[in-house]
Amino acid sequence: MITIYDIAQFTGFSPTTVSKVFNGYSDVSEKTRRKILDAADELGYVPNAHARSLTTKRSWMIGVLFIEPSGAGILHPYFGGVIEGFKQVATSKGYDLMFISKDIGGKRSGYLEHCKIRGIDGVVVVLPDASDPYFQELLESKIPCVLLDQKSTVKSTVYSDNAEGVRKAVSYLHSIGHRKIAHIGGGPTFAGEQRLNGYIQAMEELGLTINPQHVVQGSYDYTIESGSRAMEELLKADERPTAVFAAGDNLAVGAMMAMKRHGLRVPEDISLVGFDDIEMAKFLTPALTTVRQNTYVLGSRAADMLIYSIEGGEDVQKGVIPVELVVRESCRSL
Amino acid sequence: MITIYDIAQFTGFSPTTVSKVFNGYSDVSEKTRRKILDAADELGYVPNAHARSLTTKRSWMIGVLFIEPSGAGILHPYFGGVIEGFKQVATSKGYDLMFISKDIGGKRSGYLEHCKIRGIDGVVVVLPDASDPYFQELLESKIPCVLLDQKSTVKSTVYSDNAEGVRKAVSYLHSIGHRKIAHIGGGPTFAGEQRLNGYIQAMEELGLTINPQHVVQGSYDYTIESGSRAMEELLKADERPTAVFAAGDNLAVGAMMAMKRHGLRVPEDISLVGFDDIEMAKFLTPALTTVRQNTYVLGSRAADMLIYSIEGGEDVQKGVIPVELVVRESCRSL
DNA sequence: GTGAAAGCGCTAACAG
DNA sequence: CTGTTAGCGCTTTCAC
Repeated sequence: MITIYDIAQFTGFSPTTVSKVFNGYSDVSEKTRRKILDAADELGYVPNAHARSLTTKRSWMIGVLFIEPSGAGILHPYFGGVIEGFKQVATSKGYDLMFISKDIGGKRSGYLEHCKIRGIDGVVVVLPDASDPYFQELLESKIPCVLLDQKSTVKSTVYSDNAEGVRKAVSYLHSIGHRKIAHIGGGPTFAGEQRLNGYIQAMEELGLTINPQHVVQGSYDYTIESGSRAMEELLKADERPTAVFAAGDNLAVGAMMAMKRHGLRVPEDISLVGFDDIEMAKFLTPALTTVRQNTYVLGSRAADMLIYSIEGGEDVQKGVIPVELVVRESCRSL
Repeated sequence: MITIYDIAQFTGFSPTTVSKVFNGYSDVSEKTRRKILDAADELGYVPNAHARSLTTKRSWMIGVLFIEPSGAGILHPYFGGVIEGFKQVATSKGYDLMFISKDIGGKRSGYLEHCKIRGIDGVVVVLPDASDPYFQELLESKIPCVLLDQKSTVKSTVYSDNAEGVRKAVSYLHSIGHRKIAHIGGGPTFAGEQRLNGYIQAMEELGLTINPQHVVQGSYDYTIESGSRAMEELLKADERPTAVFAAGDNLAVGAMMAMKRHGLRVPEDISLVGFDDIEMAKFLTPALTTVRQNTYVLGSRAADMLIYSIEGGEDVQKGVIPVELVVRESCRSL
């Protein structure tokens, strides 16, 4: 392995000067710089990140913390989009991404410890289980973090404009004649609550009354199965809704299946709006009208905020990302 | 920050002994071990991976190299499943995962250099662009690698039993009466070629003749659009096939859309079989019959092989993962 | 069983 | 503009 000492010896300069060249210091003559760079090239020098981190206390690594209850892991389309956006900006600013788990070295130790051991500069947290004590521990630490879909007063957060998204969905349904609009919720998660509240508020604003039987909760994991169960529940209501707004596309897909089982057609019998705009949405039959979350922007914004924080920014930021209603075929005018 | 020196001082032992305790050496008395462990706990000691890696030349980090032509990034369901499986076993064996890009420190430098700088112990390569010179450079290096969906004589490889999968699909179609079976290929990728060859061979084995107009190539990126275009092509054939086997579910979805545009119904007019079993497959209308790749096993097997290689295994291994035909609703008996 | 000493590759004062 | 010196935290001979 070639080190800066080899280059120093080869060129006749000191290791310090060599180091300075690689760190872009300005107090090195152009001639020296060239010689050193050429030598580095010739010898095949590659810097050693571990050594550098050891002295600088900076790893240029960002931890990706991804906790998901459904077992879908990284498969979840929301996660994929967010990370892709995050990765692009992080990479362009010189950071690498590392997965952080509760385990390290093959044994349990918690996220915070994992981060400390690896010298992680900051962490992006996606889809957290807010009750996880290891997650809490991380929140209370002074390591820079940005949280997606969470509320926090101590760490920066990013999330979609859930309330506005729901308003758009409900207003749209209202505009095409629907009055009996049901809601399949995402359970007691941050996004779930925001969307439920948004629904209640939107209904109020439109002067619509909410039939309590028309509000059911899917489970916190936003699975298709859960949406299916919720829809079954909904169909037991004394009065059938003419439209349902589901807090997630998976829930909507599940609802669609349940309706099919009951011989109900979308949108002829019941209109349906989802939330997310997962890839599958536009290929369903009927194509799903839904509120699109911009996962890429969610991710890139999170990266901006985290890096700001890593590089000394003190203030706790909050990013609310706009959403848009994508009208397809799953709603009919009354 | 607490170091082993602090613990040494605190307990009265030497740093060496402290180090030995944390590395599980046996030549430390039980009493000493306890004292040191207790002190570590009390002082809140956390080991420093950078320092350790600097001396041991081992980072316990595995690089994840993911090159994808379609721009879907980590979103691709194949990638997600593979990585999830990989991560599980890697984590359990003490390794962490890091994304490897062509860029590091915000500038271009190639995968190999990135790995060297970070001191990566090994790399798992998913969906590579075989012609990428940076990828070639990595292949030629002596850093342990495992490749998914690639052929290689110098690195270990893992892939699905493509030929067998196609055979199952074609045999199935044959068994329910189809004779004019078309193929939408995945282009000049490793999997694409294996599946095309599998198709040709299966047709031969069944004594079926292949209509040259019934073999069209989707593009190498397996997108829905590409499948759509391929199907359009197919529909120009003098004789319409009764069934089509698509080399990927996305291609199948695209084909389905093209058929819809032409007023053709699946499976009434044309039967359709895909390959992958992406999440969406079972929610399409009609639900897609397809060859399921076990992405989780693909990933976990890859991890086993890579770690074997990292830990000294010399031989180049090859893993071929079984696939299974999932029969749903997109084929009809003739 | 335990410890002293050297070194992994790099950076950061501080001089000159 | 360039070099000396002293670590960063840990492991590894090699003695004792």
